[in-house]
Amino acid sequence: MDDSQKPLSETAARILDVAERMARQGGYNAFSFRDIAKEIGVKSASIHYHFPTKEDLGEAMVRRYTDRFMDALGASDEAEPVDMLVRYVEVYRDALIEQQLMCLCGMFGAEIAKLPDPVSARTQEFFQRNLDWLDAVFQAAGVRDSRKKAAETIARLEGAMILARAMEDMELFQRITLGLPAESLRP
Amino acid sequence: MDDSQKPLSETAARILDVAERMARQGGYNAFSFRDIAKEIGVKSASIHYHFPTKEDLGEAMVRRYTDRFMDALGASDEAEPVDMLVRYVEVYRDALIEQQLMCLCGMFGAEIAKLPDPVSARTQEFFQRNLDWLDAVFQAAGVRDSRKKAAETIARLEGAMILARAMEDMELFQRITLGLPAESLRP
DNA sequence: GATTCCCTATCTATTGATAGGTAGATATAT
DNA sequence: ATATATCTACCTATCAATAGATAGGGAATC
Repeated sequence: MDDSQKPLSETAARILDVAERMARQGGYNAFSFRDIAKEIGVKSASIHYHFPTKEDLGEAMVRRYTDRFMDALGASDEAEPVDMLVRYVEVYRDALIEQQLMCLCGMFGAEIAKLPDPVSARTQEFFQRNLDWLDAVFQAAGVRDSRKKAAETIARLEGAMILARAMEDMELFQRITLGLPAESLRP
Repeated sequence: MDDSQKPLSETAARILDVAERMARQGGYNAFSFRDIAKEIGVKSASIHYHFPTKEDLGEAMVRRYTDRFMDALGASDEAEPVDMLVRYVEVYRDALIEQQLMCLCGMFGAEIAKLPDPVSARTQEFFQRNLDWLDAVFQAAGVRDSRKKAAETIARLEGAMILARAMEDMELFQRITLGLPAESLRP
């Protein structure tokens, strides 16, 4: 059966917390059973109890990340389009500036050619749900190329995260994304 | 002394070719001395002869990638700004569509927190040179926020590569970037 | 008594790296 | 011109560290 929806035990949640932070710093190869175990104070075999294989762990990680991300966005029609776009940028900014981490799926998106199938499929799902959400927002704003605008928006934000981190200049992210809501809505 | 400029032996060049392709598929951990050696038909110890450590190999890789990239761009004042921007997009498109690979420095940019210092420094250098090049183009076009536009352009292109690869839809890259030269030059 | 959650112990494969040797080319000294 | 030395570019063999994974056991909970 698919027990991927069942509520996580506390340990499983802590495993995902640590693994996600590691993955968001260095990618899929940057988290290991041993390092996670060491940090949360158990043995690596115990990680396998909660997540039998690394694939399973990676998949659960992307799944949880995506769900939380969409939760933070809320419904695409909760407010005026421009305010929804502001919120969209804020969710990215929070990930980069507050958490000081890369977007998990931006990271995995870059590595997608070498990820196990279940993980790459979930990564693709993240972007699909983001595209759908943004598409709805742009449609509500009466934008013609809503699908194209949605893709442009994601690209700009993921790219801005990479560039800001690479240049060690988080202010750069702000400069790239500050005008985004207004710009992408103008005719 | 710094012998990083001396012309590469044929084997060293083949090592970099293979390592670069692997890195552009899966990141810094996706190329190993053994895998490279196997593919070019030597032993892994011979790779160490040409590049003593993985750091050295990674640094040489980014260095060569950056030089070739800037060569492909040419001088920033070779043609009209709009044509230079068209060329800029084409260099990225070629990397993604023709070579079917991620941008090496987009990949390393995402992983930058976990890269050896010399490699992350060279990655930063790539983006710095790109920013300078684009800044000059936008300045020549009389754009006010030339620095901001330069960063936006890079972000959009790197992000477009990731998104297109993640969605397995290379046409998506075209849709995101096609109007870029014109859009970024309009007041 | 079954389930949950963690343990010890161990396995194989892979990683980057090093020591030491060799064949052939090139350079230098006599 | 010949002998000697050096350099280049590989090799074999091996190392310790780390990777993901598994078998089997023990204590607590339901």
